[in-house]
Amino acid sequence: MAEVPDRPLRADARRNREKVLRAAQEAFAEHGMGVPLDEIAGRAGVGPGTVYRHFPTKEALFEAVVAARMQDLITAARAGAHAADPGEAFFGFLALLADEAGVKRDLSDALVAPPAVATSLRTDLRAALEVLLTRAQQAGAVRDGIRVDDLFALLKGLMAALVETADDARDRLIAVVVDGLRAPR
Amino acid sequence: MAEVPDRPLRADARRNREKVLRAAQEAFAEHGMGVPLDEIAGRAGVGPGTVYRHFPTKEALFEAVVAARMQDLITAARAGAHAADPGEAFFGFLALLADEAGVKRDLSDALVAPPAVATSLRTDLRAALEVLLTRAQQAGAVRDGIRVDDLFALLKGLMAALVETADDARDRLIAVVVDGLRAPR
DNA sequence: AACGATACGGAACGCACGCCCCGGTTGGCA
DNA sequence: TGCCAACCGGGGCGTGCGTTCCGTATCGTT
Repeated sequence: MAEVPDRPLRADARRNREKVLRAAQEAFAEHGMGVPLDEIAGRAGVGPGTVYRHFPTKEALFEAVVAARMQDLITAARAGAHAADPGEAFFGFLALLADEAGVKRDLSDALVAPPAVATSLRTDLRAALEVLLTRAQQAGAVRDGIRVDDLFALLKGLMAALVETADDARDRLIAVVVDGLRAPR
Repeated sequence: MAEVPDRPLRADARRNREKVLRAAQEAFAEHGMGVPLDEIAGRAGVGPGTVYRHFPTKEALFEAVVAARMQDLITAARAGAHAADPGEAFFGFLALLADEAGVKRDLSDALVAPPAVATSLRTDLRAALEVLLTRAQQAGAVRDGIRVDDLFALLKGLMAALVETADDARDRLIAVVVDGLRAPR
């Protein structure tokens, strides 16, 4: 996915690319995908033109920033695919996701964004989540009837709820959703 | 809130005002507050200038559209304030809200919008919700520890989750949140 | 040291949108 | 019917933002 250039980048180009990525990471995390690109360029101490030399579009930059974190989530989800306690694995993943989302707006934007953004990443995450969910359901830890798409919608909502919410309230909100997902007694 | 003009409106003005309101209602319900004002004007068969003759700002138009529905919610919430079964009243209100929100984007936008929008309506809704929530908690139908602000955040999230979600999935999502709100055990 | 390729910066463009203005039109009253 | 105020329409302004262009600076090689 990440193309390796035919010839190595010039030293300053490589440096600037890094600066842009770092600045974008901060800016996206704080304000979501809505940040003006000029602000990102400004934080990086670079002109807008330079940003576009490295990333063809704002969306591409966003994906580049989110990709790593998204990949981490996917890895975490896959890691739980064979856990001894499927319920724990499932809810542990939820907690992880919620933790990230509470502070980083970019991640929640990545899930809420139009389907064209980060498509392959979302597909992978979906697949990994499906395993987690199915196993948790078979183990009786999560109620039946819930589908992966339901889960995505739920996560989308949870993200929206967590954005700009006080830390102490976050745990309560997460608890509500988690307990709602548990199999009825 | 809605000023009654010193002198009655001219016939065509009155007619156009109605047309604008109807068009705005449709447009806001479909696409949320993000619709271009020109589109609303277009649907109403009217120029943008005419819209601004009747509503000083786009926000004002939005509030005018949402006010009625919001008022209904507030009324419904207040109606449940003395219900025999506080739990039923609380969850019934939630169902009502979710029903509206699933189809009408405007309502959810009204809750998610910056606090400056529809402030007094939100304050009233908040107050009415507080009664519902507290009584439901005292009756043991809703878990303790949940605050009104938590509820608002939760509703905000639920709205986000319900937007652009298939009808059959909606019930499942609502069920998750509702069961999560129920008192444990 | 010098030259060509590479990359930089920021001014400028196009577009979308909220909002305003003004020449023309229409409704209601005498 | 004729007049005046009220009202309409849409062109236009200002702004913010994504994206592009190009003259200039910098790198890396000979």
